[in-house]
Amino acid sequence: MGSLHMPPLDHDPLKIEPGGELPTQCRNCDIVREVAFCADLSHDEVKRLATVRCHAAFPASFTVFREGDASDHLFSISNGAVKLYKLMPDGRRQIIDFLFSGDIFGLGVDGGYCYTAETITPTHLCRFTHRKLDSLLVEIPRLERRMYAMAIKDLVAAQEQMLLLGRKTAREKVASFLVQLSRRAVQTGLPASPIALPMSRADIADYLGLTIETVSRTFTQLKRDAIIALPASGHAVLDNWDALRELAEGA
Amino acid sequence: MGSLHMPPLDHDPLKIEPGGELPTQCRNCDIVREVAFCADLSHDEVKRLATVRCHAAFPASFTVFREGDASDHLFSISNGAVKLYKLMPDGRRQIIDFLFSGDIFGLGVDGGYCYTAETITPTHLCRFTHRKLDSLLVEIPRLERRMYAMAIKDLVAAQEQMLLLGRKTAREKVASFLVQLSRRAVQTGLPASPIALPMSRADIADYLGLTIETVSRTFTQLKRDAIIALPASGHAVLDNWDALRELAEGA
DNA sequence: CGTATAGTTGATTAGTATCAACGCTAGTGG
DNA sequence: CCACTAGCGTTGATACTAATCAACTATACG
Repeated sequence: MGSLHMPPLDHDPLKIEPGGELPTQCRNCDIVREVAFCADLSHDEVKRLATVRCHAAFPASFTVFREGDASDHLFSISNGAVKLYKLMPDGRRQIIDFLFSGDIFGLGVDGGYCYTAETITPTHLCRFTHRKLDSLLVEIPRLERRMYAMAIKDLVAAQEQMLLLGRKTAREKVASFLVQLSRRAVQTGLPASPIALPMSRADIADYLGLTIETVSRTFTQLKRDAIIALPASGHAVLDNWDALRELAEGA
Repeated sequence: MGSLHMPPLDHDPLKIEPGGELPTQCRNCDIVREVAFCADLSHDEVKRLATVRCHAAFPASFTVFREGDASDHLFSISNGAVKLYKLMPDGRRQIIDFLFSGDIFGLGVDGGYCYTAETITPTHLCRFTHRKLDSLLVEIPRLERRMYAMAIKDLVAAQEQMLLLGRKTAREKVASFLVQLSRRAVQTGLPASPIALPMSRADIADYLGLTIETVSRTFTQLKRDAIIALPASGHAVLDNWDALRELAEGA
């Protein structure tokens, strides 16, 4: 798992497509601007931002950075999926968040990233150095406002996840997870119901504070109760939205 | 618990001491400036900030605001202790954070606070309206930077708490909690070892995702192992710091 | 001094983890 | 094209941690 066991790439993925003009280099930015941190910026500002940007493609299961690495860069997902996680010395793992198109990560404290970032699927990222970004903040005050808003959004989500981890049952956790993915899909213009589950059972387990066996059993249970269906690996159909939502909220 | 069952106060606590000159009105601000969000500001800037401030005293177990209330204000603790929590419909509770002198809360999303804030001890708070604060952000860019930094700090803490809630054992959770309180005490100039535990066992349990019985048993266990001592109610002595830290980290 | 509340301890249960086996799918090489 | 293999997911049996239920003790309060 991760870059340790990966064959060396024939190129450094971070070096692909150095920053340049926006329209040709970062086509996806237009698509994801609503959710990305470049939302609310004028065309000129986005162009200015593009000058400090670097676009790169990563394969699946690629470690972008590790917890403790110097936090030089801020990343924005053009498309693909990324997981952020923390590890304990004995290997226990907690996934902090699953990220998709338009999400940013690497928001930082000085002194190193506080989680590891690994791609789930093949992923395209925009990379910004914190140093250059900081100097841009003076030019574009709205960018600072935007980064603050993204940090608050992450904070609110983290607090909701604390409630899930500390107080919800396995069934409620899995239901919450599916509701969350569905809402996220709707926000990005995708349908609410057949949702993509690009992550493994192990990832879901480490996100919900469960084991893979419990996650698997809970999915089976929800299928038996006709609340969901899992027609193909990597996809879920939410057949009974109301039941799922009520379960998630613990009503 | 909370304002619902409290006799009505003989005055509105929020109306005490309306904003005015700093030195007389907010003596504690000088003490807590290192950690508070007014750190890094010039004397003039702090004075400017003081004009939009309102100081107020609250009794113990007082609900400052509830989850879902309109998020009009940002609060800063002059002295005292506050807990933030989320509730599920059936009463299950997750405490998001314990806050002390210099901490701020009410960082907000539009559309309401996403947790309830309740005092633990009698507490003095500074209150700022988000509206007035927003207009100040234009005047004092450093203030925005400061609020961003506080949000990031909270985010990092929340992520660490997710690891605790999702993957640590009861013993590790309690050890982590004590280590956390001790480090926080040191940051505010207090000794690392006899630490104050102003919150109830129920609060600790709801913070760590445990029951009061398990918290109590775990304390007893740590006492038997000579790692801590609980001489008086509300105080803990950390007799074996290394053992406690190793437990907390799961090594 | 009596009552109410918080905290501790014990007995039992329940929910999830652990251990183990098996099936499915996808990729590999003959 | 098909058997072989590896990894992922599912299911079953059992163990264990923490929750629940219950009783008791200590502390604070009127």
